[in-house]
Formats: sequence, C-alpha cells, structure tokens
Amino acid sequence: MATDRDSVLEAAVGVLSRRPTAHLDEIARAAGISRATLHRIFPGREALIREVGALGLRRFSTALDVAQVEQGSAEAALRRLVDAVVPDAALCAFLAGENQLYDDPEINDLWELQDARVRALFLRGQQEGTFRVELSAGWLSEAFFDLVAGIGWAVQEGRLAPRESAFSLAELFLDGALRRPDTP
Amino acid sequence: MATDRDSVLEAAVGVLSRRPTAHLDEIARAAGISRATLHRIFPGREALIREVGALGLRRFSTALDVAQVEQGSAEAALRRLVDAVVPDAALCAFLAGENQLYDDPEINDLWELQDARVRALFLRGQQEGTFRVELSAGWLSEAFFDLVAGIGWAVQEGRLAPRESAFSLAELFLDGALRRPDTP
DNA sequence: CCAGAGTGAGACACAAACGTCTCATCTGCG
DNA sequence: CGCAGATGAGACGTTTGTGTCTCACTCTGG
Repeated sequence: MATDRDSVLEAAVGVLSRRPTAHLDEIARAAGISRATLHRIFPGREALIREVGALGLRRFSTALDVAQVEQGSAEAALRRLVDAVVPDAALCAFLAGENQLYDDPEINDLWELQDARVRALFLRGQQEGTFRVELSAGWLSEAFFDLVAGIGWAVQEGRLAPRESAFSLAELFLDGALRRPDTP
Repeated sequence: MATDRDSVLEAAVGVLSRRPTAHLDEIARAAGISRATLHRIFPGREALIREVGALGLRRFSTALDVAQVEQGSAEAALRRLVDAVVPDAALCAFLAGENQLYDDPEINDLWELQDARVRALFLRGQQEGTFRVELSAGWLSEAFFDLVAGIGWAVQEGRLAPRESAFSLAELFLDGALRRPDTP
C-alpha cells in the first residue's frame, strides 16, 4: 500500500532532516517498524533516500498545483504557495540539505521542472511590476526555497511555532525586515 | 602552524558543504595533502569536523566584531554585518547543515553566544523602530542565517555571482521581494 | 481451530571507511 | 655531503553499517 510507504517516508524525513547520516536502525525505529520490514519495503538505503526525495518533490509539485501559481497576481500566487508549501516544509528542508540527491538524473529533472515553475512565477511578477527587478528571479527562487527549508528546520526543532510559520515566511520574504512608515 | 591548519580546514569546507559524507581521502586530496598527513594534523574525522565548525564560528564572531554590530543604527549595523559575513558564507553554510555539531557543548555554547548577539541586534532594531515587530527577533535571526547559508551554497555552485551576493542578501532581507512605489 | 501472510528479533557475511603503522622519498640546513 | 624532520604511498587490522537469511510469533480470514 502506498499509504504505508508514505508514512514510513514521513518518519524517515523526521530523522534524516536532522541527521542525514542516521542509521537505518534508527529510521526503522522512528517509523515504528523493524529493520527487516524496512528492507522489505525499500531495497536499501540509497533507494530509501531517493524515495524520500521523490516524495518531497511530489509534495512540492502538488503545492504548486493547489496554489495555482500560474493564476492571478504574482503576489497572491506566492502567498497561496506559502500556505500550500508550509505543511511540507520539513520535506523541503530535506531536499535542500541532500545535494547528493541531484546526482540522480530522474530526481534532478523533476527538480528542474518545479524550480522552473517557481522562477517563472518570479519572472512573471517582475514583468507585471510586483517583484523587484534588481534581484534576479533565480536568486528570488533560491532564497524562497532557503527560507522554506529554514522554516522546516525551525519548526521541527521547536524554535518556531507552526501557526506562525506561514505568516513569518510570507511577511519576511515579501516585505523584508525593515519597518516602514505607513504608506497609504 | 595555525595557518596550515586553517588552509586545510578551508579546503575541507569546500568539500564538506557540498557532500557532508565525503571520505577523508577526498578531503585530503582537496587540501593537497595525503590522508596520512591529514591524520597527523587532526586525530580523526570527528575532530576535523569539530575544528571546521569552530573555525566557522570564529569567523562569524570576528565578522560581528568588525561590523561593530553593537554600534550605530541597527540597519547600518546589519548592512555592515552582511558585508563582513559574505566572504565566509560557505563556512556558515556548513554550520547550518551540520546540526550534529551542536551535540558538542563547547561548540554549542559558542554558537549560542554569537546567535545571542545577532538576536540582540534585531531586538535593538525593533526597539528603535527600524525592524518590524510582527516578526520575532528569533525568526529574523534564524532567517538571516538561512539566507547567509543559501548565499554560501549558491556561490559555491556557481548559481550566484560573488559580487552580487552581498547586495542580494541585504536587499532581499531588509526590503523584501516586493517592488514598492517610490516613497519619498 | 487451522492455514497463511506478515512482522520482529537476531545471526551472519560482506563491504567500506577509518585509524595505525611502516618505509621510501623529498626538503632544508649545518 | 650528510642528517634530521616532514611528507606521500601503501599495507594492515578493526570497526561499523549494510544486506541477506532464518526462525518464532501474531493476527486475520476461512
């Protein structure tokens, strides 16, 4: 059952995002199964890592879908994306930390696809005048992902309340840290 | 000689920030020395990692010093900090990715010290009205570090030009991604 | 109650990385 | 030239994680 697989993968993320070198033993215990069963589901460590990455990318992809990032104003689209992606921030944190994943061409291609959608969103926003043009769309895309990953880590470590996370992300990314006098 | 040690550590960062599980063999080759000599300088892998972390924290600490983050307006202080920390962004990226480092109480204490200085900067900025108060000083501190680490990765992978990095970081963090109509 | 599938616990061999050692080579200096 | 110190190359044993296997147990459906 795919549900079972996914639940194991979610447990794996909880461990791996904190300690990428965690033993399979530890991951199995975190998932509430034995190492033997873990091996029955995933052929080996490499496959497990790859599946976790693939899950993260699928989640990110559906987040882009449900947020309808290609529709409406770029700012509203980004705010929708923030709301949609925050629940899966831990998976994104894993994706950000596991550069080794991108050695796999399949994973890499999938990532390029999603990244292109995000870059396109920023490019569109720049063309319609809502996003600043002094900052490249590539950097905006990268920084956005960095902050999502940061949210994932911070929430997981208990340094940030989950309820605040979407607000904190959107506000900082869009408006910055500087307080500005009310400009009506 | 400490200089020699540091040059090895810098080479180690170049490898480890990309692939934290890199073999000592690889690190030694990147540093231009043999595995035997690497073992002569550092007792083992654990010690090496710890020393890299300590170097990163020392650099971050001196960046806080040379930026004089406790002096002048909080915004100007942060801009100085950005300029001072960007050259060592790769080391910060390593610090961000290696959560395991903070198991060592010495490293952890040193980190707490630096983090407290950054949080104090944001707190001061909030009190003097330059930083937004809707975002907690803790989150601002965390997000700032996330972006510094992101800069480190992006520059290392060639996705961001080093010359742009300080500007990109300061502008996005302080003013956000949204373009705003000129507000004189 | 029984049969069968699925699971957990443990044993075992294998591979890889690590830490240590030895020895040949190179370099700088008297 | 000769010597001392440092380095590189390589071999060796050890440790650790992994992958595979077996066996006993449990749970479910007939």
